[in-house]
Parts: sequence; C-alpha cells; structure tokens
Amino acid sequence: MTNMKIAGGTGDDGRPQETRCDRATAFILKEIIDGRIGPGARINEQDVAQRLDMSRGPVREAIRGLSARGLLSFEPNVGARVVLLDPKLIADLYEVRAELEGLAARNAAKWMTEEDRAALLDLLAQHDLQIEKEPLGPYPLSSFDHDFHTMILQGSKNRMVWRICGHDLRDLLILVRRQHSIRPGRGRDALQEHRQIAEAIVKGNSPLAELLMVQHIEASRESLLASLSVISTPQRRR
Amino acid sequence: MTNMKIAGGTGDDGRPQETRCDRATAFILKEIIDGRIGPGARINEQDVAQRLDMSRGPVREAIRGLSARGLLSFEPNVGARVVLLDPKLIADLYEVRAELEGLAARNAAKWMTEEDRAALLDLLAQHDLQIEKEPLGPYPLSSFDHDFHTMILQGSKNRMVWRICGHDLRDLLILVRRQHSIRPGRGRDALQEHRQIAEAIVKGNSPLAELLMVQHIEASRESLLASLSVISTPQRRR
DNA sequence: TTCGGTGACATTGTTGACAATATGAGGAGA
DNA sequence: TCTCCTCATATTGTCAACAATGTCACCGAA
Repeated sequence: MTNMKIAGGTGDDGRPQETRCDRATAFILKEIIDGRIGPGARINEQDVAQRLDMSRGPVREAIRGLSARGLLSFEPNVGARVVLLDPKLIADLYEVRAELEGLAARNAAKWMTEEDRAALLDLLAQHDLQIEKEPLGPYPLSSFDHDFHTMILQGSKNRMVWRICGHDLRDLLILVRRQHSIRPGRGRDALQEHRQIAEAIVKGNSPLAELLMVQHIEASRESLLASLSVISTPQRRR
Repeated sequence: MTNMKIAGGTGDDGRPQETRCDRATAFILKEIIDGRIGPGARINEQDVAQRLDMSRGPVREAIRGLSARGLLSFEPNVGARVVLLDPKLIADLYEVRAELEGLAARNAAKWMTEEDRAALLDLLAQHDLQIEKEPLGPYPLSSFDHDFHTMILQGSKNRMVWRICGHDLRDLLILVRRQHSIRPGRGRDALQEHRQIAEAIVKGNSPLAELLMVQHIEASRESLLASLSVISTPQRRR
C-alpha cells in the first residue's frame, strides 16, 4: 500500500537527491530542537517511521548518524535518547567553543577577503537597524547572532573549525538554549561585543579579535550558567 | 542458511552487547587505518557484509556513523568513500588540534589528581626505558605518544575536548599518518618535548603547559607537512 | 577516430517480516 | 505490604528480497 515510492528521484529540479534517511535526520533534529522530545527522552523508531511514512531502516540510519554527532546517546538493545546536558558538560562545551571561535576570529582577521569584511559590516548595520526599529522584539537577534558567528567561522577559511563549530557544536548549543530559556538582556551587550569584534577583524588586528571573541563567548556562558541555577529536572517523556 | 543468529546475546560474559553494527564500524575503521582501502576508495556495502557474514543493514548503519564522524564522505545513490585529506585540510586539522590540546594541557595542569600526575610520570619513565633498550626500534613510540596525549586529554576533565580530540580528530590523525609515511627522527625530539610538558603539568604551571603543548603539536605538524611534499596521488581502488 | 546513445550489470535505497532483547504488569509467597 | 518470579507486550536487531539509481562496456553514426 505505502510501498509506492514518492516519485522522487532525480525529478525535474536539480536537487542532489534527498534520501529518506536525510528526511528522518532533519525530522528528528527538528523534534529535538523544537523541544518536542525533551532531554533524556527515548526516540521510538517505529513512531518516527510511521509519522514520516517510511520503514524503520532509514530511521535507524539517521539515529546512528545523530548518535555519532553527539546529539543522541545510544545504548544497544535499548535505544537512543536525546543527550543529557548536565551543567558541567555545558561549561565544557563553552570552553571548547571559546577556544575554537577565538581561533576562528584570529584567522578571520588574517584571511577574510574584502568582500567578506564588507558583508560582515553590512550584517552589523542590518542588526543595528533591526534593534532601532524594534528595540525589544522577541528574539530577532538570535538569527543575527547565528549569522555573525557563521560569517567569522567561514571567514577563518579553516574547514575543520567550521565542521566542528558550525555543525556539531552548533546543534548542541541550540539544544542547550532550548532546554534552558535564554535570559533576555544579553542581546544589547552581545551586539556591542559583536561590533567590537567585527572592527578588530576588519582592521586585521587578529590578537585583539581573538581576545574579544573569547571574552564574548565567556560572557555568553556566564549569562547562560546564571539562568541555569533554576535547572529543569531531566524529563523523560511518557 | 546463514539466518541463524550467533547465539550471541547476553552470553556468559558481562559484555555490554556488541551489536553487528559495532563490528562493522570497527571493521571498516580497521580497513581504513591499516591502509587496505586507500583514500578516496569506495566502500562496498555488499562486500563488507559478506566478509563479516552479516546483511547490509548493519553495514549501512556503520557507514552512516562513520560519515557523520567525518571519516567517510557520503554521496546519495553513489556510496561512501574514504575521506580525501588534502594538505590544507591537514593543516587545518593540526591547527584545531594545537588549540584544543593546548586547552587540555592547561586544564590538566589545574585539575589532574595526584594519581593522574604519578601515572603521567610513570608513562614517561617507561618510555625512557623503552628508548634506552631499543634506541631505533620501528615505532614503539607511536603507542607511547598516543598514551601520553590520551592521559592529558583525560586529565583535563573536559569531556568535550576528550570527545573531539580523543575520538574524532584522533581517527583522522591516524588516517593522515598512515596515508603519508611518518618521517623518523621525530621520536627523539617528541620525547624531550613530552618530558617538558609533563613537568609543567605536574608542577601545575598551566600557562607553560599550554604553550609547550601548542609548540609540540606545531612541531609535529611541520614534521608531517615537510614529508608531505612528496605527496601520494589520491588513489581509487579498483 | 570520436561522439553519443543504449542496454546489461553492479550498487545503493527501501521495505516487511521475523528473532532477540528489554520492559513492565500481575500474581505467588513470605 | 513487600519482594521476587513469570509472562505478555513493546521495542530493537537482523535479514532477504525488491525497487531505483548509477556505471560502464558496447555499438552505430558522423
């Protein structure tokens, strides 16, 4: 009945063939990030497969991939759970991130092209505009924050840093932020710090860029860890 | 015929249930590390499955996991290949490693227990003994080198650093070293550097430990990149 | 000879079924 | 009432078959 393939395939568009496993990966990731699953909760293969109208095979592959990336913790014959992020692990995560994004800022100051630098300043300007127009919007800065860090990560021209910070750690970060609501108010400070970092990078002052980035991330960590005292007990769905 | 399960299960020993996927993962990893597959070569699911006397399912899961870890590059409907490590990527890898292991050394100097420090010194002593007994053995130091870095990574008590450097980057490092034969002679210098790093850590001099570790890894990178000029062209098996 | 089409073959993508294991409710005994 | 055992159920592990796609040798025309 449901055996029919989705007519997918090469299709008309030039998509590079999205496989069912990719869909499952995206789905699970979204479920986690949107908080519909909760930390420590188990992923039910059957359930996911049914909801996506596919068999368990691709779902299992997706789970393996996410486990290898550290988003799920896997136990044979038991299943996969959303990874549990205790405060110590979160602190460790931020420490690594500070080190690596510091490296990225240092290298960005060295290797960014003129176009890169212009784009970075442009992003800041847009952010300013947004703040001015809507001083206390819900969290429009979240997207700007992400773009800012992405630009620097990419600008460092170090693919390894990009792979680690831009993909693996990023997902964990999002997970952390969803699990512990962000304290508002950081946005203002963060924007100011972003401006200083960008300035250092554009001027090619790599040691300063690194220092500011490290401090920026440490401040971000402090802000998070502060609101972490009211910790949500790890919940297991159902 | 081969449908019979291996009677596996909980068995007599208290093993935490090694699944077929784990075996496949270990097998592919070993094939890559031992150089039996070669960079850029494709992994044939059927072939692996037959050699391990299992079906393609677990093999596919293993491949997904290794792809997520960056050891294989995956293309839908085509298959997985051993990742191609160009010189720039290798340089990037070492840059990240220097940063992260520097962090590890810094923290190890702070957080290592007395037992940790004693074990570190003990390892060095054993290494000395080995060198004295067999001054120019093939590469007995490779194992010592690994243990040394592992101890420091663990000693830093930062699980994130351990996960990244101790697992993901380590595998890539091994891959690099197998693909480009290591220049001998580094062993002597490396041991000397190890001794200095250990001393700084044991004394709790964390800035010095970090500096020495960064330099140690940069020296290691230079040594490798030097022997990289005679680069082996990426080969595709069969 | 070289180029492009065409078909057979190899390989990957996906599925439904069955086996093995874990989980949890319910009952017997103390 | 509490503990431990038993068994039904849910869930994961694995398989073999089929569908879809990619690969490549072969062949004819320019």
